[in-house]
Amino acid sequence: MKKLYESLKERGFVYQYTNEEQVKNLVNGKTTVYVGIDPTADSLHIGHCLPLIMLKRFQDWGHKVIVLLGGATAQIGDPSGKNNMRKMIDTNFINTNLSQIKALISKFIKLDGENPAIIVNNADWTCDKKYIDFMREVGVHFNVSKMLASDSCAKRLENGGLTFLEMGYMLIQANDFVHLNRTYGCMLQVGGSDQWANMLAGVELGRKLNHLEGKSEDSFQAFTVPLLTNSEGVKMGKTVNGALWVDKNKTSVYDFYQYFINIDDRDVEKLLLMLTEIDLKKINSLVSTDIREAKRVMALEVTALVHGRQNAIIAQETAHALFQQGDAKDAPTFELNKSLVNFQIVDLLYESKLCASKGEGRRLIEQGGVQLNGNKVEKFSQLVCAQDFTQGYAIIKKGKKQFLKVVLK
RNA sequence: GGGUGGGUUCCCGAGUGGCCAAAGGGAUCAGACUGUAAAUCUGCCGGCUCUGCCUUCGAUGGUUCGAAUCCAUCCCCGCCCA
Repeated sequence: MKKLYESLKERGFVYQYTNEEQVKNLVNGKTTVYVGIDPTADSLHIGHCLPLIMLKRFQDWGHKVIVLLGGATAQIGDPSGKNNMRKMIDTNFINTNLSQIKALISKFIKLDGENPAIIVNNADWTCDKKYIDFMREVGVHFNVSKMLASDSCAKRLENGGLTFLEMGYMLIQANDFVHLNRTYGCMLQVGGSDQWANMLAGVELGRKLNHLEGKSEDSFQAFTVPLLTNSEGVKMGKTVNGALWVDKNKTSVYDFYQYFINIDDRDVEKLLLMLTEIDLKKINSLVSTDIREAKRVMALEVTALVHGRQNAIIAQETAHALFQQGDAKDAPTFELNKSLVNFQIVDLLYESKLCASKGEGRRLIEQGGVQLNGNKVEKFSQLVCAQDFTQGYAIIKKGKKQFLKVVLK
C-alpha cells in the first residue's frame, strides 16, 4: 500500500510545509492532526471540503484527528487575505452555527465507532483567559514587524484599516495549536493555504515554548492544502446565491451537482484527484479519453461524497431528464398559490426568484431567454393560465440551464 | 493632534451646477456558435403600475428654479508632519 504522504502528494494535497522530511515522517507514522474551522456561517461550504477530505484520509490511515471549531476565533474574524475587516458576528449566531457545522462534519469524518474524531471548541480554553495573562504568556512571543510583513496582513494593511482586534487572531490560533499539543499530543496542523501565516505562528510559538520548557523542539509541524481555485485563479464555489454550501437546505443537491457539471474542462482533473477517491490511472484515462464523461463522473462522485450516492444519482437523473426532455419529476420546484393563477409571466419569474426584479424578467423575455413548457415566451405580459398546468405542473426555463417546475398549491 | 488628498451604482474607475440613473473597463445575466466546457461576437446591465415616475453618488442639514457636482457640520480612509 502506498504511504499516506506520497499518496496525498501525488493527488495535489500538499502545497506548503514546514519541513518536508519531518512532515512526511509524521504523516506516514501515527500522530494527532488538527484542522480548524471558524463557525462564521451556519453551514460548511465547498472551500472547507478539501481539508476535511484530507482529514478523512488521515483518519483512515489511523491518525487521531481533531476538528477545532473556532468559537473564539470567529468572534475576532481572520484578517487573512481579506480586503476589509469582517463584520463582527453576533455570539448567539456563532453558537447556533457551531451545532449546525458539527452535524455537517460527520459527512466527511467518523465521529463515533473506531478511532472517532475529536471535536473541540477554542472558546473553551480562550474565552476565560485573562487579558494580561494572555498577553504575557502568548503575546510576548510575537514580533509585530514580522506579523505585518506577512502576506495575510498585506491586503488589510494596503486598505489601511488593520485593527488590533484582527491582529489578535493570529495569537489565538497559535495558542490553539500549543493547547492541542499539550492536551492531545497533536503535532501536525493542516489547513488551507490562506491559513499558512497563522499556522506558522502556531509552530513558532510551540517551538519557543518548548525551548523555554526544555522540551524537544520538533513537536510542531504544519502543511497546507491548495485553495480550490479555477483555471482563472478565482476561488471556486462562488455562485449567484453566494457560496456553494454543503447544507442541502442552502444549496440543493441538484444545484450542487450542476455546479460541478458546469465546471471548466481544465479543472476536471484537479477536482477528480482531490475531491474523489478514484485511482490515479483511471482518472488519467477518463480525462484523456472523454472529458465530458470525466466531468459527469466527477460531479456524481463529489455530490455523492457530500450528499450520499442515492441523492447524487437522483440529481444526475434529474439533470439528464431536464436537459434531454426539458422535464423531470425531481426538478427544482416552486409552489404557486392557486389563487394567483392568471397573472403575467414576469410576475411568476419574480415571485419564484428566477429574477431579482420584474425589470430583469422583462429584459430576459425581450431577449428571448425564457421558455414555458418548451415554448419561447414572446411577451412579458403573457398570462400563465390553467392550460399551462395540464400535466400537473409547468416547466419554466431561464436561459440555457435553469429549470424550474411550478406546481399549484 | 496639524497639514493635505479622497469616499460614485456588484468591483475598478470617469464625472466637479442642468444634456446624469451617471463615461469606460471587469463581473453577472441573456442571445448566436458549441458540449450544461472554453474562446469569440451581440445585447442587457438601480427600481416601478415604464414615452413617465421613484430611489441612488459616505451621513445629515443648507444654497439654488435645478446638486454626485457649491456651502456647513459630522463619519471613514490614504499620504506627510507630530
